Amino acid sequence: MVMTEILQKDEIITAEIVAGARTLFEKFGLKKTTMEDIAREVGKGKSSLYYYFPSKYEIFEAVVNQEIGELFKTAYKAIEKATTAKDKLKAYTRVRLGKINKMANLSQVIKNDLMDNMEVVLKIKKKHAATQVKMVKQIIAEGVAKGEFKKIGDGDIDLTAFLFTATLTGISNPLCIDGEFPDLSQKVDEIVDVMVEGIK
Amino acid sequence: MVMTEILQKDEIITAEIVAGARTLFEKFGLKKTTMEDIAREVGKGKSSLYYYFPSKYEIFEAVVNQEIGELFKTAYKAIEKATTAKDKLKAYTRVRLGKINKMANLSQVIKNDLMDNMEVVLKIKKKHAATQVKMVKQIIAEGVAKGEFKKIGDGDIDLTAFLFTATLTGISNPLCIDGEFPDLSQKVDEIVDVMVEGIK
DNA sequence: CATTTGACCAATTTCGTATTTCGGTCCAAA
DNA sequence: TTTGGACCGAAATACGAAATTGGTCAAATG
Repeated sequence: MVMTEILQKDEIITAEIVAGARTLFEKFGLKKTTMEDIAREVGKGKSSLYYYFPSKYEIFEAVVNQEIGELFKTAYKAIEKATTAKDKLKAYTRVRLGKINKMANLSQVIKNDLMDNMEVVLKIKKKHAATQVKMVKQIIAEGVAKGEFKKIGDGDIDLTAFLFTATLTGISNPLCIDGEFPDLSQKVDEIVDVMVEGIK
Repeated sequence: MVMTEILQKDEIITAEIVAGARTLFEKFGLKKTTMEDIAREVGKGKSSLYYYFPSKYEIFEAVVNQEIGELFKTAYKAIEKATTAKDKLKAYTRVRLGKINKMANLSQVIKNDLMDNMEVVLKIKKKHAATQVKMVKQIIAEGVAKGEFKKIGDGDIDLTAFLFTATLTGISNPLCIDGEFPDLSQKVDEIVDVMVEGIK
């Protein structure tokens, strides 16, 4: 069975263009990758690209959508395997935290353009994020000490306070804190425990 | 009682400089505000500023720290008034969500420099954030339908799914989703209910 | 008919350079 | 102790010329 029997020829070429563009975007970023670069990568003339895509931005979008599409596909499979809703949430969380790293290459290059300016802002935010976590942590610790809150899991108040703060930061500001929490992907069960209990 | 009996003169002038700088930073941003602008604003020569601050960056830091200091002060007062840990968390959340808007002026100008580039990334992130919320929402809805999860509050699954996603986004990426959730500050009790239950 | 290409265009980017501005220093003056 | 004017080196800016780039189009290819 030949490829062309399953996929249209233009679908194949489209995929080739997206793959080639993806390689170059990861290496050099969106801005520094020219249409001629992409054309050369896939062994065609520049004009040919416009037969398959209306603009450079569309190619970029296709690359990102493919990348995220894979993320969703993986997540969907993992969710299907899980039986309980809690396990489904865990599966989703695990995929998302895991894949994030694999998407880092692409994201990183895009982000690098921003980081130069962002540096200052993030530095300040980071400094005060620690203070916020401490505040929340103390409140929770008091609550636990008074028996007002019951500990779950291994009762990692640090993690709970971090999640609480991260949520607040995440919902209130496009420039959120850095996710430099140790071994985050190792703590999926714990994270989901904390968050899921809110639904019970 | 005169001011100088409580505050040192240089403390007053320092405060004046910070206040003047704050005004200009809010109006024109960090970059476009020159040391001479600040000096003119407080009615002094440029060199005088260096008698109170070692550099422009230190002035900026003082402005931001003062701004955040006020946030913490307000939060602290609110927390003191509350009796239960849950109410303390609610107070903290309320202050934080409320003050964020007041800090918007300063943040906005700083962010504007980034937004030009960020636009593209955020646009894409936003698009897929909706998909993620839907996925999580469905999982939760299933869990609730099966009796696996119990609803709390008015059982707003939308909100719960949003928070879950926001938390994941917040902890895993410095470029998090936009906080365009309606009437967020009106839902403090609900938000804290959802998040606090994770500690019980 | 489906696909490719090279010439071509307008707009943007880059570049080189002259000039200005800005953050920061120093010292005399008050 | 505090201020302001002269001054410095580095960085930002201005700006016109030249090169690039995203995108178009009609002709060519098969």
